[in-house]
Amino acid sequence: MPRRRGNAQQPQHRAHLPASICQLLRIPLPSPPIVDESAAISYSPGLMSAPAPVRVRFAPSPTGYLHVGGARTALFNWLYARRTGGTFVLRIEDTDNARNSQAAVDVILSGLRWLGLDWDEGPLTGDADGPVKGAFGPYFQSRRGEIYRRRAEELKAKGMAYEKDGALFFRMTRDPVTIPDQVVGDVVRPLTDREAVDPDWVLIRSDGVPVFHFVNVVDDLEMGITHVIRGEDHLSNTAKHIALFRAFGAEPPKYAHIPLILNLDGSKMSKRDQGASVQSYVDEGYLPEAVINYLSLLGWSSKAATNELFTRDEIAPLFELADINRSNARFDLKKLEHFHFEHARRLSPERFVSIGVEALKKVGIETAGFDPAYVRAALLTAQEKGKLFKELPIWTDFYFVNDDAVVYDAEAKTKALTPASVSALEQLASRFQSLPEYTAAALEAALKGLATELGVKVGVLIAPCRVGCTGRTVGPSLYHLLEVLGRDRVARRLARARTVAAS
RNA sequence: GACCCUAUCGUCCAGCGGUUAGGACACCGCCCUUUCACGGCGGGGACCCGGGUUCGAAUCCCGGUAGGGUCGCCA
Repeated sequence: MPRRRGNAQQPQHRAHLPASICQLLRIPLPSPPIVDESAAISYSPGLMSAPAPVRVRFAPSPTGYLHVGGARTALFNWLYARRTGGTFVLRIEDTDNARNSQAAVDVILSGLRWLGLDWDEGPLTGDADGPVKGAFGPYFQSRRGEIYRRRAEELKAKGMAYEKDGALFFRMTRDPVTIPDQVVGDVVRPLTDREAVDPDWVLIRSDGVPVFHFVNVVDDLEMGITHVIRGEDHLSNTAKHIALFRAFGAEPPKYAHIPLILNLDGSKMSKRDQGASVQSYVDEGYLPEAVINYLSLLGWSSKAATNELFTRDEIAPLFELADINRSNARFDLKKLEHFHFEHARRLSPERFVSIGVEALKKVGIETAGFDPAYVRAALLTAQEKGKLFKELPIWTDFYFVNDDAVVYDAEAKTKALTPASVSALEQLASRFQSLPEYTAAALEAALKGLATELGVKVGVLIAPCRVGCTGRTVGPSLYHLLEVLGRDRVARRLARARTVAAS
């Protein structure tokens, strides 16, 4: 008997309302005092046989940073929406007013934008009262108070909620709740011993602020969310959510709880941990496509694909909830770096150069004063060298300094720029100077020819030449970098190197 | 403490009753290149433990152990 992969069976619990009604309405029938507001809710019997269009959401709380786990949750939701032609909603869970700020929301929006995870509905800016797209707003929970109050009244009217100590309590079911999960299958969640003492829980605090479980369910309900794809840390709580949906007479959405992302040592990843914040990838010079690629493979793998290198648009059509893993994954920076390298080498020259120029600018290397063709050629000699854009300067900085300002690495200098190399430097300079064509091939032939004539190993010539022109013992292919540097620059650098070597 | 989820190389995944247990990253060696890389070839490295079921278990069941999660007038 194969293991259950969840979606094989239907939820067992469509209680309270005849299935046909639930099916037909999709969204629960508003009970008495309920408003209409359903700009986008359509009761179209003619469409009832068609599967409901998928509506998923990412609902982050503005904590000041975008966690990789959150980013992956957003990614999975995005992928599922794209794969099904559904709608990806962004909703800001800022109920806890005290610690929310527009800046904290901006961090989330810019992080998602950097990753390329565009949302179909939601805020356009971090301003809770700012512009939005979509007909199910407001998309900031802090602006949905009226809706929560109305839903609270509904529950009270139904006898499902009662006031005590100034707070509003929900009459939680005492029975075990079955959570049909698309990833782990049916999960039966009985009350824990502590819950059994008093199963009811708070919907609205005595200060009037509604709690997470309540607003989360109300919003999913009001926004017509069909699939809830979220972290496994919410699995147990889903019993509360399902109970609430039922109290509203509504069919809960389908659930898919995805495993968590842990540190390499298996501990929980928190704000300070390496790689926890999406912003750190921006700062380190990672390509967003690399981060997307890596994250997509953490907890998911395609049965259809034969390789691991994808762009998000390539993943989307392959993305099935049934292919999501059940066990937590550990975050391995090394593998992310590998994906970055693979994506970086596939970058178009134009894009590689423009990102490279920015990376250099970040550390104070200005390329604007150089011929664009030179800048381009220079950077492209390093496209398959370093792993991160952060490292680009150590491969290419020498291209952008004056010929008399090349900085010689101390060790390289004592090794390669010695009196013994003076003659080599002079003869090389002379050979290069007389070359009719200043190309990598010609330069290589000239250098190797000279080595043969002199009866020395090419390394004897290469080392002083490289150090003289770049200041380092490692770098891009020597002949190519010489070609890019060009006749004049090389001549000046070799001359200076000769002088330095002689002293 | 109670409840829930999970368990294959160091890491991420494949495997869904019969495989020499496969791939990727990382690691080691060799080749290429007299730079560093890339690339090529090769290597070491895993089914958490114990019981069942079965002719046969990494795969199914039970128990244990371990890791993670939840049990808030946090989200």
